Order: sequence, then C-alpha cells, then structure tokens
Amino acid sequence: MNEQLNEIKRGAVELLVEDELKQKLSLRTPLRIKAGFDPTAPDLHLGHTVLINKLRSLQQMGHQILFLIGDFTGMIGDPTGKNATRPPLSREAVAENANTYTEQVFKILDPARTEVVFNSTWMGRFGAADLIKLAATHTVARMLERDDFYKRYTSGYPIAIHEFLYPLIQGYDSVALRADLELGGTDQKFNLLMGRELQKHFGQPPQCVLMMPLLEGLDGVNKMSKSLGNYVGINEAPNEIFGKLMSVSDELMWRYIELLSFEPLTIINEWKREVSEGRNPRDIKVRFAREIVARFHSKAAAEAALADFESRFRQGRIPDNLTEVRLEATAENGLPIAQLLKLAGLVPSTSEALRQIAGGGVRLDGEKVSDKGLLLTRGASVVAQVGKRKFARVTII
RNA sequence: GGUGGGGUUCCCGAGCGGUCAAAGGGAUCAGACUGUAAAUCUGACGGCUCUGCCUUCGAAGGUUCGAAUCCUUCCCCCACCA
Repeated sequence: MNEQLNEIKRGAVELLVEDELKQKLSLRTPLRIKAGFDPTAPDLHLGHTVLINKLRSLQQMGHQILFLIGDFTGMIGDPTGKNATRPPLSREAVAENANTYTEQVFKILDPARTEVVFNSTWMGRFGAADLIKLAATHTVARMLERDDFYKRYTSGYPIAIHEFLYPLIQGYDSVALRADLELGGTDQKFNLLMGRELQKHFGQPPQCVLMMPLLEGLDGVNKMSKSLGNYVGINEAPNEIFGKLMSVSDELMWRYIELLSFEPLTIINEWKREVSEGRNPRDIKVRFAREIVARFHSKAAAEAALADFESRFRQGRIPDNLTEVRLEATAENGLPIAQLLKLAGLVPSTSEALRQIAGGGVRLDGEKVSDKGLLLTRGASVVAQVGKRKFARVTII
C-alpha cells in the first residue's frame, strides 16, 4: 500500500490529507476518483495530459475514474482566468465536445474503467432554493480567501456574484459523485477544498485532494494553453509534435520530461548526469520527443518524424510529403508570387508575402526569391517555402 | 442615483485638429548565429490589382479644406460617494 501511495504522490505538488488517503486505500475497495474538465476546450494538449497521466496510473491500480465534463459550470466560466461569462452551450455542442474529449483521452485512459459524467445531470435539477441553500454554506469573507478573488478584490477588478458560485458548484459535484479523491491543477486548490467542505456539510466523508503542477508552455513562461498558442496538441501531426518538442529550451526540457515521460525517475536522473558531463541535450530531447509521438501516434510515426526532422533541419532538405496545391493563374500569363504564397496558405496576406520576400524568407525550389514582381507562368510546378517550416508544392493551372 | 476617469492596431500603452497606418514595450514572423535549442543581433509587423490606393483609433451622426484628436447622441468599463 505504501508503494501505491508513493506512486500516487509521484510528480504531484501536494496531497491532502495523506492520512485520510491511507485510510481509504486500506479498505481495499476501488476509490471513486473525480477530475473535472471544461467543456469548451476539447482540444487536449500536453498540459492536460499531466493530470490524465496521473488518472491513468490510478486506474492501473484498479480505481474508478469519474471523468467529469463541467457543462453546467461551463456557463459560468472558471473565474481563475479573466474569463467572462460564457453563453450556455447547446446540448448538441456539449455532446460533440464530449466525444472529442473522450476520443483523445482514451488514448491514455482505459475506457472500460472510466465513467464520463456531466454535471448538468444533477445541476440541471438544482432549483433556485437549492442554490440559495448552497450559497448559504459559505461567507463572502471565505470566498475572498481564494487568492485570485482576493487579488481582484483588493486591486479593484470586478468580481461578478455568479463567479462565487463556481467553486460552490464544483464542490457540490463532489457531493453528487461521492468522490473519494479529486485531482486538479494547483490553481484549483480552493475549488478542490470546497469539495471537502461541502461533502462534510452534506454528511459525507470528505474527499482527498491531489494537486498536479501546471505545465509551462513552449515559451517557458506562461502555462500551456491553447489561447496563448504555446501548446503541443495531442492530435497534432507527428512531425508537428516532434518539431515543437525539439524547439523547447534545454532548461524547460527537463520539466517536460519529468511531467510527461513515463520513464522512471532513476533513468531521468541518469540523463541529467550525462548532460552535465557534456552529452548534447539534443540527444535527450530526441529521445523524449520520440516517446511522446509514439504515445499519441505510433512507434513507426515517431521514427518517421525523427527521420523527417533530420533530413529537413540538419541537412536542409525539402520534406517528402508536401501538401499539394493547384492554383489557377489570375493574370493572363500566370500568377504573381505574392498571390501564390497567399493562396497556397503559406502566408495570411499578400502584404505579408511581400514582406517575407523583402526579408529573405521565401524560396522556390530551394532558391531564394528576391524579385517581388516574379510571375509564375501557367504550367509551372514549384516547391514554395516560407521560413523553415512552411512548404507547399504548387502547380499553376 | 451623483461625481470623476476611461474605451487606440494581437496585448499593454502613447497620441489629443494636419508631418498618423498611429511612439514605446510585449507577443508574433523572417534573417544571422545554432542543436529548427535558448540567449543575442537585424528587419518586419492593417489590407490590396503595392513607388499608389483602400480600411482602421467603442458605435452612429456632425463641424472642418482636413478628425484617433473638436461637438452631439448612444453603448460599455473603472473609481469614489450614496
């Protein structure tokens, strides 16, 4: 059992309350483990998988995962960010998002041991009177203890009343689910603890709380999020995932490895020692990027991504599997270069295309283009390139 | 309800009748250097049929030869007072 506990704590920031969890584990019945997800961001990225990996590990120990989709709380929008109130999602949209979610999550979790639940199931029946009773369990002062509410309050930023309901409802979800343990990011601490209090209030044994760290995005500064564009999506193409992971800084690489790799810590420490003794961190990064690509695609895809990466960037070759584009000539005798780049989707506007040419970032068949007025004649077929990573094979018809 | 301060290009933030597609910073993109690292340096950073033209400064009107800048109405935000 101690082994199990250590595994549970591995990588986690905090476990509350350890003795209680020991107690629960000693009963040797599967624990009901809750983790909540926002219904509006169905595109999972590696940041989300830190927590999902932990669920997987718990699942492998035989526990029951309650994968909660917060379709009801989604109407509020978690006040942790600066999100404003969101319009409620339609039933169809929720169902669709849920499908997208599970499709991705089941690359990591075992569907047979995962129960997908929606908090609208019980919250939809919750009446105004129930809500008032729920709100009566906590004071404004207690709510203001939450770090981000406190900051906003003291620095004069607005807090809408309904935002106070978010932690309460999330906490009530634990009551409805009779959760034994809830997982969440460190930013969720207040909400997670709210579950404990409300369970006590409703006469249930309080859940334990396991907090996982937030993964930094590719910029190494902000947390990984889709809106900041610093993420690695698990549905991205093998080459994309591979390339993005390779572009991570050496320092950040270790963080990624610790939180995302399934390698035992002893191996990771061994790598660290080797690097400090002069081994190129690149090698480790390659090893890690392959592991992740293999996890979400396949081993073969990982090898292919590595090969592509090597030929493309170390040897400067043009990749094999280019997107093919056929474009119609617009002028009588052909297509101006700027329009070609835009129509091929390599740049967002012709203005940008012209800038890129001026900046020396455009190549046709590997040759740098300097003539902004270049006209590609009908019938021509070229490999157009903008920067190091955007390519397309273009044929003018 | 009252008083005051605001809404500027992806974000922050200058500008307060012409020299404004709008300072500066951040983000981003490209180039150099590399291990497509990072850091650093250089350049770009509304759109187009691109030495010119068109559209942007909360919205709609108006004044003016000319408005992001002045006036009117409206919408939204913030602070303080009640």
